[in-house]
Amino acid sequence: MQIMDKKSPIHITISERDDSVTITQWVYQTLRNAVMYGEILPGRALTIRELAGILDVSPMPVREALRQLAAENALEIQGNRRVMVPKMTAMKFSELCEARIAIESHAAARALPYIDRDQLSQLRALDSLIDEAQEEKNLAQISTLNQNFHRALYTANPHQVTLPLIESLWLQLGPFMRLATSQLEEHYLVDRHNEAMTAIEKKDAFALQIAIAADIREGIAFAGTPEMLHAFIENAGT
Amino acid sequence: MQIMDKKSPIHITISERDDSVTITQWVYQTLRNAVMYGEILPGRALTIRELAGILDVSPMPVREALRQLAAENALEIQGNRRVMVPKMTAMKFSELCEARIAIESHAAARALPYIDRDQLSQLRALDSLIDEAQEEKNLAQISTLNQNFHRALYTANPHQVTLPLIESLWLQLGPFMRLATSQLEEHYLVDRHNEAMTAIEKKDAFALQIAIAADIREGIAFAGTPEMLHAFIENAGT
DNA sequence: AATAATTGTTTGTGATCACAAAAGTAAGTT
DNA sequence: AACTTACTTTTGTGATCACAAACAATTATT
Repeated sequence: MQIMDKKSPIHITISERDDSVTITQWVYQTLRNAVMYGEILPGRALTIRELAGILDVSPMPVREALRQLAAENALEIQGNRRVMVPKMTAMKFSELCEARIAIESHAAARALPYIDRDQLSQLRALDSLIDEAQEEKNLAQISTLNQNFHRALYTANPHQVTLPLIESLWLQLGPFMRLATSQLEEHYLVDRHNEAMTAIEKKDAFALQIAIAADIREGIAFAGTPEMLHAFIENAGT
Repeated sequence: MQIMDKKSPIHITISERDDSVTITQWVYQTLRNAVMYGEILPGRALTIRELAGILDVSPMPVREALRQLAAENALEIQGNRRVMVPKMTAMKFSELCEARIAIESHAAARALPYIDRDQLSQLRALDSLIDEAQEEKNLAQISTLNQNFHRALYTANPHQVTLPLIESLWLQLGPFMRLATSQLEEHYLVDRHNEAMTAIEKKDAFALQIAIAADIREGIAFAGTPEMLHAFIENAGT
């Protein structure tokens, strides 16, 4: 079997496969990361057999992973049964950001009563890690740690129901955030986590919501000016 | 092959299969409805082969449908790889309701600017249908129409991103709403849709959010007093 | 009789095959 | 040259099989 490259070649970062997880799970994580990091261009048709060839697995696990990612809105199944990373528009991007703000500020407020000393120190640790990464201007690291910070905050609520929804939004925004930030040379990022931390310590739900909303908004702004984002998003994947 | 009934027997309402949809899609819809209408008890282990036998299809489409439903949080895959309808707790139920209010009121406000004359009349039609169903005390009909009303409202926004998340929440609450309402004999339901309609006509986003939030809250209250819900939810599936 | 070891069964996972629909390609027509 | 038509290839879907892990039941052991 020869290498197929019907359209643009796909490069997917492949990590070590752990025998403790099923092949389907590994494929799922691999493809999820590929989507999240913008390694797959929006609109590029993904076929089961091609991915199976790239990942060196049988078509079956790929099939299952694709269906799962589609159910999480990370991929889109068209009427023709073609699977692809959904194309983005400026309006949709905006809606995703607003949805993030609405849901995450709600999740933060709902988690607040459950934050005890241990979780507070865990958040503090993540906060200082972010500060370090910021000095080193390590973009990928900042993004990852930022996500971890948010996740840690929301999961303090033991009766968690919003995190899967939030992760779905991250997954949909991910590729375009990464693509956009990779185009920039200078990054301005005000650290709103400190504000969030003090709000948490004071158990001030409203202040926490403000801080989270600001953090998300500036995380977007961090990806560029609205004009840049607009121009970039609409042209992604062409 | 004999009838299996390892535990409690499962009765799933089976609809006609349309040849224009794939078997997987049909199985997905059938199982989704079964979950939504509380036909599958929480905690009951679902096996691929058993469902395949019940639905008279091969295991493959069931496999895919189960994975998709699990990705939508309608089903839960345990560590043991066992699949089941997630068990509910009063706290989780409460979190789901609060999440509904937060997200749906946001979705409503975001949809408001896009509602034109056609959509308004469509909403009005649904509203009067609900009024009719309410006089006939047709519970199932009311629930379905109520969902259609909310869906119609949110989908007015052409850059829709929240509906899949909202549907996921409906799916998680569905079984317990149905189970709870089926226990009641008397139902009190104030129609908040009229309030929503006037808010829409006035393009008053804040009033609309209030109306939607109230509608959701009373839809829950409609399912019984908090004590009843609590007692019922915790015992469901035993 | 209670617990541990063993055997038999069921189950999810993954691989492979068959097939119809879709997409791509080449030849033929206007 | 633009479009249609016929043919070839590719692709998703679904069925079936093999296998190891999980589960259930039975037997053996203390």
